Amino acid sequence: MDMREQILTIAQHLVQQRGFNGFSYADIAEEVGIRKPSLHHHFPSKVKLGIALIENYTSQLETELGRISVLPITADAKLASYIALYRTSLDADYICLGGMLASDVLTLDDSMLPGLKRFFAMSIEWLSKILSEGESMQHIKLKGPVTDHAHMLLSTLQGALMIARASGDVAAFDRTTALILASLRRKG
Amino acid sequence: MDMREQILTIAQHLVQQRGFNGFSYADIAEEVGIRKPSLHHHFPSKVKLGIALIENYTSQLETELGRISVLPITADAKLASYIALYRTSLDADYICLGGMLASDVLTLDDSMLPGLKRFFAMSIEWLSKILSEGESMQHIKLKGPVTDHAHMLLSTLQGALMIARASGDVAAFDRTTALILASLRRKG
DNA sequence: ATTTGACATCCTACCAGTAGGTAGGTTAGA
DNA sequence: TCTAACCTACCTACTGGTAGGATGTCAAAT
Repeated sequence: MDMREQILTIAQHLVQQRGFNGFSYADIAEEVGIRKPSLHHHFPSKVKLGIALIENYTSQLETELGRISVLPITADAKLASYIALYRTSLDADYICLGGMLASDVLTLDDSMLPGLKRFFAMSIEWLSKILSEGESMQHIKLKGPVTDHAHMLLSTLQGALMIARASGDVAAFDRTTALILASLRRKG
Repeated sequence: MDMREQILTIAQHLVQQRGFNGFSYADIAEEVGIRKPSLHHHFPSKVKLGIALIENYTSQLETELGRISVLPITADAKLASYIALYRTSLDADYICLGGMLASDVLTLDDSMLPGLKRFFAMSIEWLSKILSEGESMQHIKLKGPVTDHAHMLLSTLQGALMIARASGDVAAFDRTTALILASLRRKG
């Protein structure tokens, strides 16, 4: 892993734990083992780093979602796999980078917003695709537009991550996500 | 409104918009019209201000929820009123103070955590009460424990606030909350 | 084969601006 | 005369960022 990737990984974790205003270049430098000004060689400004972070996170997730998409399992099992992705990172107190940046949105530079919107659009799109698939295979039953359900699913997931971490109650995340999956299997 | 209250109001709005690490005493001072060091007369430290903020917000909400509780309307209409509270503040780009602090939780002083947990516990308790009421009056039908549904409702609400603001799409908030209310009225 | 130059990657030293906070004094009202 | 509520002046630590130099690598010119 080259330095640029190392920086991105460390910075991503810092954002996921502390938010975009909750860490500094000094924090990254210490963890990655180079001096603070050297970071500017790889990312000339914190804003540019932020943009790269979103891009990187989005494409990482996109890859994993692609993998899940083609698995020979039912749509609701695919949704469970999607949830499991976030569940794993929750063990290390990481919540979704997109959700974290969404909280900080009013303090972010405008140049970061398009990437952030694309992240959410991508998530909604994937969820909608899986929900449609589940509907046509009769594994999922929904009332109303699929995209509305995708929005609800994403909202619940993001909120559950936040609340579970703040309450120190990861079991609550499991119960909430189990409940929403169960509701999709029946009548939605 | 005395100065202490004014400070609390301004600071609350700053937290709701920008997070606890997204504003400074200087920001408050400018908006409230006194000098920065004078703030320390009212709140000796930012942490103490934070604690007061949570306490204040919790009791404000508690009052409004108490008002809703006694209205002569069905349980699902009470939930709609609860959601409307947050919907109103979303118009000014304010999201829930509890949700905002939950995002920042790993950067907060330990002394702020009990208050934050109490906020969520109070919300869950109220939602559970209303859901039970709706169940016994047959306006709401749930599968599984009421508190699980309360958690899910709160998660969805918090997530929907975040995402709606970040995407600049308040209509999405309306659709998501309408969907969750509709699902409670039928089979949950 | 060797020198040269260009570029990448890192460094030390430094900067202005801002963070939260303190010291100590003034003013006004009970 | 005490106290609440404010002020100016100031402090240290940290913020993101810059300037300019050292080192290494690698390819083209000699």
